[in-house]
Amino acid sequence: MSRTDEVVNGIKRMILEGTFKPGDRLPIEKDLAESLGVSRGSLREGMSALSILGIVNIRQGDGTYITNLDAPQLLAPMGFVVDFQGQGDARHIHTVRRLLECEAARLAATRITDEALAQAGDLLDEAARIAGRSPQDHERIMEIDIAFHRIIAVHADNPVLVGLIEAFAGRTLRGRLWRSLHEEGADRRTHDEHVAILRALVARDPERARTRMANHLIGVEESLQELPDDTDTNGENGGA
Amino acid sequence: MSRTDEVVNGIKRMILEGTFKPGDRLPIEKDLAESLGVSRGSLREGMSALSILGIVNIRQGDGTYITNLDAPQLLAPMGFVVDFQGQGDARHIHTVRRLLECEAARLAATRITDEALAQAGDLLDEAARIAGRSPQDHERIMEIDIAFHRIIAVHADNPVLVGLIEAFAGRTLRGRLWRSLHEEGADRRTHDEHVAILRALVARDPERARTRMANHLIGVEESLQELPDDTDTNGENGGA
DNA sequence: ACGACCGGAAACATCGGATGTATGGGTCCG
DNA sequence: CGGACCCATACATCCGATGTTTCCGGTCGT
Repeated sequence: MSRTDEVVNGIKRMILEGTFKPGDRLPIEKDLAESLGVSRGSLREGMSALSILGIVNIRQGDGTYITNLDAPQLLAPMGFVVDFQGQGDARHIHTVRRLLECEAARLAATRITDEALAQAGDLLDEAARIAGRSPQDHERIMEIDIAFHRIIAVHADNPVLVGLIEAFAGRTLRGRLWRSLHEEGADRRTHDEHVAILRALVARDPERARTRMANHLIGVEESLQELPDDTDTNGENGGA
Repeated sequence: MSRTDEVVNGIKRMILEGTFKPGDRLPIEKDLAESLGVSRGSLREGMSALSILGIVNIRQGDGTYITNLDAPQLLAPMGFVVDFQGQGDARHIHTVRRLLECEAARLAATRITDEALAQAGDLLDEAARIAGRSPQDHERIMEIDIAFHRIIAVHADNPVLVGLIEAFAGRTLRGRLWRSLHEEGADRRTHDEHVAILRALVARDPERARTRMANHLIGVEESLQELPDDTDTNGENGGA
């Protein structure tokens, strides 16, 4: 194991053991390197990796701090997986995304607050207004879409789920999806599906919310590629 | 943006743009540093991070290579999230794990090969044999458990799903779970649940497999909740 | 001709130091 | 009392030197 790995694992272990807690300031590079038995260069290589992983926050002129270590931040680096894997074949990525967001919608139905429902409604209203104007602000439409899905994810009350959804519904993938969707002029259908999801949430009906979300994302997947695939709707159809 | 971030993003971009492909050997540190306009030290900090992220593979005396960039490898660094988040409250983690593994079981039911079913059967047979002996090899039992779940995950034929499951069913979380389960003597119930899952897979019945897996993991979660967490009283003396 | 052994080149690993730069806090002055 | 300034601190970056590992090709013996 290289010195760099020793640094990374050493800091990780110290965090897990409680030596360092979120928000703590780490010893200065010189001391930390000495206590780990490595040179400053090797220490910096390790700390750099920890910084990229979202575990520590390095501030020049100040010091190095442990982040809050919440799931969304730690899962953010995973975005590259989506960026790369999604290049040739977004099917697998989107299958997972659908799974995650359907569950989020189901959970959110019974947990979402009235304020959040109002916010989501406002977002959809704004989207409807933009859709009516002539020079449609696609950028803003995309932001609204992301915000709408985010509200649902957050109110599933599971930070891990939120982190995964954020990573898997990142701007890159969204951008690709929206490009193809807009060319088909499918904005209207997408908006109607969002409204349907919101109605299910307002009704506090988990299975309905889940089904609406599944329907929405399957629609997106079909627009993305005409491959029939094996997307059989998770078997969530409430009836048969 | 720091030089290190420039290196990380630069390499990522070059990969996404096709400048470097999986398996490619990168230029030597000196040249790469020069082309990116940074010193060797800064370059190494960035490459170290990329190595931790599983994007490149650095081999001393040889060179630096782009990894195959498959999802399981890129998702592996996420294991720390599980290790840390699961410390105080494994509920959120396990909710996601259950979601992922249920879907994997459902998908695997229609895709798993006869060979894989035979392997899974052999694993469960071995577990049954170990359970019958007096000095139960808990370590091996745990390995079998992981292998069993892995076979199912792999045959869901979705590398992204596999990567997530591998990360979320890591050894650390498993270890905690198994410690509590063994103390309850719940091995038998766990084994029976595994057998039930396997039967559903043999029957190629997706919903049955999904339900069996859900039942299995819910049982595990309930066992977990009953424990007051880390007040383990260190009672691992052989006498119990 | 074939294979084992050996040596050197290549490339990463690690170290130590020197210098630049941003931050935060204490201090001094108005 | 408040704002501007100064400086110690800590990270950022670079450089050069040396160690270690791997690969490859040449050489020698059979």
